[in-house]
Amino acid sequence: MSIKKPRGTSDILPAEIPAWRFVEEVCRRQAAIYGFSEIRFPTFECTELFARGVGGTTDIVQKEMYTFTDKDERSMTLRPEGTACVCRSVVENGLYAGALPLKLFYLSNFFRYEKPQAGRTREFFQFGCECFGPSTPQADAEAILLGDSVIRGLGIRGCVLHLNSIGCADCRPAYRAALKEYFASHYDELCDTCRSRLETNPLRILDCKSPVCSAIADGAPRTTDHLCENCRAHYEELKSILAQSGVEYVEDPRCVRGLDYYTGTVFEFVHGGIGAQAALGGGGRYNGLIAELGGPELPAIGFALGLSRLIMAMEAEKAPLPASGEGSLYIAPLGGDAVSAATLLCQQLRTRGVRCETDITGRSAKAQLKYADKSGHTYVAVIGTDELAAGKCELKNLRTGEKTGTALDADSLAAAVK
RNA sequence: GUGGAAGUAGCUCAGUUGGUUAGAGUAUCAGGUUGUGGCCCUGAGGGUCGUGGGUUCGAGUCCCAUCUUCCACCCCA
Repeated sequence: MSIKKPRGTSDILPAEIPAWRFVEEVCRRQAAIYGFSEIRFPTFECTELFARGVGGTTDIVQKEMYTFTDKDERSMTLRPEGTACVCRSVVENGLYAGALPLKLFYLSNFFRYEKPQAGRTREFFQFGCECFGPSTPQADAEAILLGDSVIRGLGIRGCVLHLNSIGCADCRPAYRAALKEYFASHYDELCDTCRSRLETNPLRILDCKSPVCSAIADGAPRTTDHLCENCRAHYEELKSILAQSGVEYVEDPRCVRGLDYYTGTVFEFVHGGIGAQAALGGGGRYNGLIAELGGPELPAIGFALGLSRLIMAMEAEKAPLPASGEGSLYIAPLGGDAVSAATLLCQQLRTRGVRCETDITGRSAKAQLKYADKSGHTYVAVIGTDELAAGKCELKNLRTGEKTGTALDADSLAAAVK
């Protein structure tokens, strides 16, 4: 019986690598352009980091974490998301004492024990950005613009930015109370999960997908009507910066977010062509998290994009990948002396930086030509006793079929292939 | 965690009310052409029919369980 990969994981095969490389390159390039530096953190952390950072009422902490006990009886957890990890590192390494704003990004894999579905796996990859220091709407706008530039840089057009503000520590309690009162008056109609949310996290009832709860939520008090003066002004300013920057958005009072650490601005990049898991990414402000993890009061905003969802959106829109453009050569020797000559020539071309292969199987010319074509080479040179004697060969372009004569030495071939 | 659909060759799939040695296309390899890929022709290799039970004289086919995949709920990137 063969061994299979764990449920909800995926192999990224050679044919898919160009798309992944392209997405990663665009993420890194845009992050650099916006002044973000890369950070890397452990694959597993102390379980308490997520229990405190992500929040005990979230589904992530309650039922989706890969938690295990190590040999010292300490509880460890495979990272289910990045923001808590980055914050821990910022606090532990005192990065907040350096220049502010502190702008960090990561490209990492994360783990959640969920039921696999289109756009959702148990191991997944995110590009995340976090900006620490400023609490200004300009910082929010910068984060959103960075996310938007990555999505657009990939050629994805059909993505809509959903925007909302869920209020700060000052105004959220009052809003929470208003929501609780409203939903309590509809208690008998709510679904079971929403009844329990009423106590734990009434905000989450707002994006319940059940038709009944959804209809009730339509009449619920809106976050944006209950914002304090600071939050309201902040939200208005953010909207005006986005409008000025040419970023289209829709205000979505139902956009709340499932992680406990969010305060104020929240947003999501939603795409219609990738199935039910429609968010390419999302994020928001989390001004209390650094302090919660033992650091100073340090405002922050961040977001993350799902890499496989970005690729799915590109595929749905048939967004093209950039062409490589580098020429390459396959040398097909025909037995005897030609094999050792081809091996030497191949090595000389490789030291000149040319992608080059020759036969290592001993098979026929026909089979070699077939391989050269299928493995993506642009040129092929067949070398037998005639070519060796003459010191010349024909270079065949596998795309066009045209042949050109070339001297049989590494410099000439390298020049011709480039 | 809940629900729906599906698992037969590397891939895409046929397979009759349950009946001999499970097929096709495609891909791979070889030959037709000791020296020029894509088209054509011929041949070869490749299967515990997801797994385990059950019913039966007999199971790819029917029943149960289980695993996996896909889709949705939930949740999130």
